[in-house]
Amino acid sequence: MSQMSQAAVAGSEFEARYTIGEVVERTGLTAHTLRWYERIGLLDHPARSHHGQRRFSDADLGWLRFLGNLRATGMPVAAMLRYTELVRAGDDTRAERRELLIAHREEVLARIRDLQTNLLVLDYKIDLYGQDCQ
Amino acid sequence: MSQMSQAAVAGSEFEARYTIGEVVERTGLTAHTLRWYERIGLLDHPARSHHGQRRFSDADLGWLRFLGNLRATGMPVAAMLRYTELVRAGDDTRAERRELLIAHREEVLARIRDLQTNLLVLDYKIDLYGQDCQ
DNA sequence: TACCGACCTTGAGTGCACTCTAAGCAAACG
DNA sequence: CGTTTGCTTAGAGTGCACTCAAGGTCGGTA
Repeated sequence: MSQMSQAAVAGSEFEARYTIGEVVERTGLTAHTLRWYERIGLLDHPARSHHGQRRFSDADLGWLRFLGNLRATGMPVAAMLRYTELVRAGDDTRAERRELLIAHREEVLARIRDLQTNLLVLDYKIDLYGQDCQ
Repeated sequence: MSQMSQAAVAGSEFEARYTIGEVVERTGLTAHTLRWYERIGLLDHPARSHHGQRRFSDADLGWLRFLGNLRATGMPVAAMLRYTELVRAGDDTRAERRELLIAHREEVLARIRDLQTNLLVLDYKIDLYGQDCQ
């Protein structure tokens, strides 16, 4: 993502406005995780205040929310990193990004089917126990 | 489960017949995992050959397959252990077992909904990328 | 002025679920 | 008889995704 090459103009989505504590509140990610995500390259380095404190932008928040979606679908951090690197590399990588997301989408659908299949065994067992309780 | 208190009568489901390698093939679990499951108490100690090698029964296999179902639905090993202890404690715990499985079932359903919700964001992104490719 | 809270960093620690190592035994095989 | 294969154990190691400790700065507050 190229938001950090944009000047942090007041009122724009790139304006540095949020402290790390505020981002914790808005994303549910911990400060530890935010710093870790930055260190490993999942997140561009956010702006800093004059004494070195991070200031995140609306664009950063949006990106973190999207990362949260990916995490919630079980995407490993390594795959999230690959996706991030594609975004960073620019618009030429849209097709590759799409492919990566499609592949992951298939995995999520397979995961859902797997959960549903195994849930049937659970349902059977619950039913078995329920019969004797009646 | 009380299968180990049954005599290993030939032809019964408790007959010790399978080596650990055969169980690996039939369950997909590794020999390491099988020994670990035994050590932590998820699996009763299987019978042993005269030189100390494990011999598993059809009942053991069935139990391991059920554990595999639970794992596949994301049940933590600790919860599997609680369920195992209830089974070991006897028929009086059927209601508790049922409750544990029902609670887990709710978690699995919530997980599926969560995956589906987050998948919508992925779908939206894939669609966005797809529009530009046309 | 002293204290508190929110932040900073690097490197180490944690929880979870396995997974492997090293040294050994026994049966089968050539 | 030597080698190979499948197995044994206790304890350590691994991968993953965080999470924390320790020592620090700075602004706000009493």
